[in-house]
Amino acid sequence: MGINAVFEALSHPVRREILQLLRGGPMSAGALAEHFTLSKPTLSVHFAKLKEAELVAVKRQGTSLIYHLNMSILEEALSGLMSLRETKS
Amino acid sequence: MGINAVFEALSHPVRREILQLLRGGPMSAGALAEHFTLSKPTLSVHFAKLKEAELVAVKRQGTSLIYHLNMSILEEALSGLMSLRETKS
DNA sequence: GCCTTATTTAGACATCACTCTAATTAGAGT
DNA sequence: ACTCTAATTAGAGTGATGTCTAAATAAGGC
Repeated sequence: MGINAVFEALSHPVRREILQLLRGGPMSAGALAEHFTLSKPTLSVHFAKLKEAELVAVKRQGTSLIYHLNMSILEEALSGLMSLRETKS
Repeated sequence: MGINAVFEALSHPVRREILQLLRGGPMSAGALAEHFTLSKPTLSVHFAKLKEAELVAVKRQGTSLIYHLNMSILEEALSGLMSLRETKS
């Protein structure tokens, strides 16, 4: 949990692309899956990791699950990275 | 190579802590290793991944290898993350 | 050249990550 | 209740990652 899961989630290119796609707005699991050649179960695992890291949140709409970005965690990762920058001496 | 290796390298807590330690300035492999309970060979593998991602660079000084941060790649990762932020609509 | 110090490379092993197909759950409509 | 669509969970295979101990490489000093 925490920042660890966030960096872990960001380490896979497919998951970063999922986030990229969600930048434009919320999307269903199926709509997201269409952008990849991977099987839906495989994508589902990637969704789960992004969700575990709280980089995305999900809401059910009828039979569809709609994923959307969780900005605050992205900002957190961002500031985590920024804190790695050298201390200007 | 590229941004992929960078996020991959950042995904392990030990490697992020190595970067954290290097914020204060260059350090030898041995000096870095003292901050961890892991064996030196294990740390050496972590150094190699950071080096492969070009997050750090290394310079020999006598028998010691001195590691230091490579700012430009960190900035690159930072901007990569920033690009994942939602498009302000 | 040999010894010491510093660090990496090699080899082995265990665990974890990614992917697939098949089966299951969940909701909506008839 | 049955069926259709949407998505996840289960199980299995393969390959990558992280860790160790032991051996090898590199530089410096005697």
